[in-house]
Amino acid sequence: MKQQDSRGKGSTAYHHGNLREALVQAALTMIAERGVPRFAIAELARILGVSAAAPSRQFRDHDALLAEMARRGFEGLEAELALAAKAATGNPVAALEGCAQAHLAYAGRETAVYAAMFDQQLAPSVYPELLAARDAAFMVLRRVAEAACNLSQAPRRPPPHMVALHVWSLAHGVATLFLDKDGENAGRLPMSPKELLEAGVLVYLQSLDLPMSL
Amino acid sequence: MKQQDSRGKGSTAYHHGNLREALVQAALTMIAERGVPRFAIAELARILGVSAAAPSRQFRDHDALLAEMARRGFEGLEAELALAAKAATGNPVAALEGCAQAHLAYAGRETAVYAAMFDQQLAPSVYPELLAARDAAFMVLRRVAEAACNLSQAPRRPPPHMVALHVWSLAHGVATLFLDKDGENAGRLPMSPKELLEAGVLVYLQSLDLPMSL
DNA sequence: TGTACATCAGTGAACGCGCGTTCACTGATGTAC
DNA sequence: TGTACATCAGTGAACGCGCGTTCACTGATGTAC
Repeated sequence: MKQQDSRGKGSTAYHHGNLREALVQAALTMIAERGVPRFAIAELARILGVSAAAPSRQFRDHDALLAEMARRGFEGLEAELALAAKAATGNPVAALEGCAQAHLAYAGRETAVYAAMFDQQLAPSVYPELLAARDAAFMVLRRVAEAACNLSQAPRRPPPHMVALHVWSLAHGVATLFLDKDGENAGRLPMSPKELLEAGVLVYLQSLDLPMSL
Repeated sequence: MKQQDSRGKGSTAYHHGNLREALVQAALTMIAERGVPRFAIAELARILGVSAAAPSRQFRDHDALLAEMARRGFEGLEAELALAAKAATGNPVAALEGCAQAHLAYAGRETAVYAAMFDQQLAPSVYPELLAARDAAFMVLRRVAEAACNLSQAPRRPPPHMVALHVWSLAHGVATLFLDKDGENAGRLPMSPKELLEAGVLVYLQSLDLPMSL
């Protein structure tokens, strides 16, 4: 089933080689140019100089390829979040801020992948690996929230899962609303999306009454 | 140009009548069923028992129809927000909470329209009426935020525009992440999307140090 | 009130296009003995 | 080490389909006089 994955990770040839990898890359390029996670498998095949029937050996259909891209996207996001969390160990406010910023930065940098990750068309339950990758990325944020909540001096400590969901939602909301391709929406803001998110998380966290607030 | 709009609002006949209205309705039905704001104009024409060439007299292309749906969607959202704001006049916290909940409820009820409203494919600048409708809806929230900020007893008063953007972003984030068609994502939450958003706004507003906090 | 005319929403047949899918095939790679 | 065979990624030609677009047309509605 997954023999390709473990085989030639470094190889770049695809004519007789890792077509699977080439398909993912070509699809990413295509949706990066279009700004919409739509692509035709036949067009990818044409670009790669491969017959139209070839891709079906690698991916069952369009959605399967999209899911694979999304899965990798969540792995990438997880890595970024982990990095941000590590950089601010011991300072929960800074760590949550860092995660939120990492999320936004990732969405801005990897526009194509990010669009695939949160594409509404894709039913997550059909692709368990996708679901698992998403959960893994979220869990990084959740652990950071847990550390923060443990230090909270607020009268009633908020549940960490909820805090993580709020940060996740806010970051995603800002990203989808204001990180459009041409910056049209961002241009109409009184501040950058980055600053907007930073301020939002900061205001939110004030209520948690955490020590060392930056 | 827009004579149809002002003419037979109540009429339902379309064979010789308001095809424009029928197209919008049929498209809404279609994307409601599919959960994705994609539709083929040819298919709409077939459903309506009209020739494939007919729709082009009403809408230049697919995107123009999508934009019209989105525009109406923002008008609908504006109305809901205004209603929620009015219901809680004098109590800024309740008003902001009400707006956030109205936003979420609208997204949940009008799934198809909501998807059209925030479709990434649509360049807002190409459709000024769409942009205007969106701004009008946001302005309702902004005015509520303004009233709230005026009452804030926090050491440094937050800018109302920013507060409105935060609430807007959080509501949109929760809506897009957890209001998927089959409730798959919502089912994995420790609380309902409604409660999640309510708590999020509440925590956020605590920092603003407003009177009458529910 | 009636006639002549302009407008314009919708017709229906035709077109080229790109898509996904099929199917018997080929030929390189890997394995059994 | 060498031979025979199985596997399977990719071929290439063919297919049916639905899409968007065109174009001369028709016929109902509205308006000028």
